[in-house]
Amino acid sequence: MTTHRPFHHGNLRAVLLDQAERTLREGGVDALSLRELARKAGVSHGAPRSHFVDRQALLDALAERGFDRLADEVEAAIAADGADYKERLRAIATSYVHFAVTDAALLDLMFTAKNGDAPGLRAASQRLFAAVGDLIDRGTETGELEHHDAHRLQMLFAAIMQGIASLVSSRRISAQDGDALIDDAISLLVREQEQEPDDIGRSGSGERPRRLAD
Amino acid sequence: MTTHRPFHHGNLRAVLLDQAERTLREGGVDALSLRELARKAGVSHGAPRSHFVDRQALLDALAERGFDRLADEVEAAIAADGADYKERLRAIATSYVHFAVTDAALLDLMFTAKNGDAPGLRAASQRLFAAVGDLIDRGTETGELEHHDAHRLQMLFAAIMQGIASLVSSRRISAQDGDALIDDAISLLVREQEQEPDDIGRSGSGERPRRLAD
DNA sequence: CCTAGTTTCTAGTCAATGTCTAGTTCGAGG
DNA sequence: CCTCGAACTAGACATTGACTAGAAACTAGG
Repeated sequence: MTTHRPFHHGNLRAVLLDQAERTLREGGVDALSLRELARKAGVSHGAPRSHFVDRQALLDALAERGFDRLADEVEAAIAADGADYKERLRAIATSYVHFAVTDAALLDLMFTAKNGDAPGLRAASQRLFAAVGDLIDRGTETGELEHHDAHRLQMLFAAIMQGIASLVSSRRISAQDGDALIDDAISLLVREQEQEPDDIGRSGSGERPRRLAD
Repeated sequence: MTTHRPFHHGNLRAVLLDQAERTLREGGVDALSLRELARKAGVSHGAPRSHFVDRQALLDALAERGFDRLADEVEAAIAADGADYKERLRAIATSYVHFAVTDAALLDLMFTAKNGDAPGLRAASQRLFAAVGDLIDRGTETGELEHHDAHRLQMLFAAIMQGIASLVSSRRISAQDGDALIDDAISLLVREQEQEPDDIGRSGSGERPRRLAD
């Protein structure tokens, strides 16, 4: 067995991040300590510094990872076929809120006021919002969504998800209330399709939305 | 001048909180240190402990204060007369987002995952949501809002505000985008009143909502 | 007025942490 | 083989949160 500690860990950065994610989930941000992580990884207390200049750099990396993971889930939910548009929206929102429940502290980290400086973090978050935005765009193009302004609709949807996630994450409302709110929000946004079949094909041109204010 | 330090500060708790709020606004949560606050207040490093058992207790107190202040603003916006319902909603949402911009770190503190335990904090936050809820209720009663479920509409509105505030606070979207989103959201929620005058009086009974999906 | 009790504050101490520096080990490329 | 840089060790330092014992000041009851 090569159980002897090699000088070079070789995998330290990933190990630290994995452990940090677990600690974050169990004990919150305050439970995160570079030295403690080093101890658990079996390296000296200064070792993490080779991979994270700062404690903040670790937190940024965790947030970036969070965005990546969430973006993955959202993209998967979008790609899932065999589901109608409304179901797909609900799938996104649900995975979003689920993420907020199981990784509340991480979500806090992702949307805390003090970051936004790290370049990688911005990129990762933009990937998430781009994915959401694409689905919204697809909806406006097929006429399933009202569109006064596609970009603003993207932001509105993102804001609603983030809001529900935030309230659930801070335990201001329960998880099932969160689910109910998702349904309400989607019902509010998605044009009801009790219209005649040919009415669907008719949309897509730049007509005036039907039920949204101006 | 009674400039001599009395042994008893007499006002320490309030002074600490004020200074903490300022520090929070300028440097974020990480800049908050009990010892530093004590120094600035001219007391010994152990003095704050008489008023806050914990650093977390200070953060909780700050969050509670934040909820109180925000609730005050919201209640004021509601009480303002001479404004129609839609304007009043917009006033609330705007003060909410404004709060998120000027006190981003404080908002984080208010909606972080790890609190919710402190009793005073819960009470203060419930005061805020009660205020918002009242206005929503008023809207459903006069028929200006669709109402499948008043309580869920309250939560939905709260979630939307919180979501916009969160995105603005984390600088994911700009402040003017936030304003635009407020308008969009309100337009989405408020029933357009291009209906005939007598149509307004007709609402209020338990009729089926018109444009919301069941 | 005086005195006992309680709150507020002081001062000293301790372990833990983030950060810095100098030096060591390892691996890859010339 | 040699050199150079990245990864890691080990020691140090200042700062912080938390705990303790005790002094100072306010409060209330006699």
